[in-house]
Amino acid sequence: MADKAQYEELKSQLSAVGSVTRWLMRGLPVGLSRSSAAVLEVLDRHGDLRVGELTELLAVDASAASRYVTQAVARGWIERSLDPLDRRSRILSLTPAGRDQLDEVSERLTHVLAERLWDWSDEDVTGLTDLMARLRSSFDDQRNGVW
Amino acid sequence: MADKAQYEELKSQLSAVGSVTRWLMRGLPVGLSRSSAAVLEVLDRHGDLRVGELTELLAVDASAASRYVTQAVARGWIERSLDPLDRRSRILSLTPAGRDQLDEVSERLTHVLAERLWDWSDEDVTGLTDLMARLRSSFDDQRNGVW
DNA sequence: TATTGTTATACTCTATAACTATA
DNA sequence: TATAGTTATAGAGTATAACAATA
Repeated sequence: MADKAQYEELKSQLSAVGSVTRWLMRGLPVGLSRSSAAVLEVLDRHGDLRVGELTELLAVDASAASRYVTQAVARGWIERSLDPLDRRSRILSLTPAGRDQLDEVSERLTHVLAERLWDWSDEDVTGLTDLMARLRSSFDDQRNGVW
Repeated sequence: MADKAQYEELKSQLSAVGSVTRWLMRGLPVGLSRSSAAVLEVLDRHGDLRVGELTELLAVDASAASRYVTQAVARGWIERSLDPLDRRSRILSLTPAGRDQLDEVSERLTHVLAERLWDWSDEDVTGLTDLMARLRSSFDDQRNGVW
């Protein structure tokens, strides 16, 4: 287990990553908001989802997730259909238009990442990716309540 | 150099880290906004700064940085004095009250990180921290313009 | 003229609370 | 009663553009 100074440093670098993300998001095509991009990406990654699952995955309030969904539906990027098993629930799925939009953004983002990280080794890219995934999963359980 | 699929995965995990950060920030003490917390942290880390430097470090628009500063000054957490060398410029520095506030938040954040990452090895915590720092620095140069 | 910083404005993001419909 | 989701509202975050002061 690491010591306090290491956690301080980790916390600080989490902010730094936020700066990178913020910068990346500035390049989204006009008309595509950050939230819609996030919804499309999560749906692509996890397949069809209920609103509650999307809420969990985005780690936002349910009301926020609901509004993101409404926006993405209005743009024609996702479809919101009734869940036959539980009529309170909705099933969200990517439309072809949504997939096109996502593909375009992915293409651009991947390109800029490749450009910026040209001097990174394979191992470092993978290492960072894996550790970030593990970080997320360390926060996945019992994430509710005040800390 | 990594291949496209690896960058896609990296991009996806950047979002996941955003979820973690969002969750962490929800625990800030009432009255302390995310932006103020960021300003205090950067000032602590880098020492006295000019507004332009803060803007760079936070990777936000200058107008946003200016407003964050105004808020933190209003709370008594930072001081905004004139730069004797260039009277257009301002020097920002932490006040004792600002340092107290930061210490309290750091304490809490460090604690929750330690709790969540109890099963991480020293090496993994350090590895993630270093790679995130390197990611940030890979975006530091020529960060302007559209990508 | 260019640079540093601020203000005005508009839009997006986020959480809380109140609500509807279904279980 | 509890749960899934939506809507209303208010506050925080962000970018663009116009501006003032200084270099």
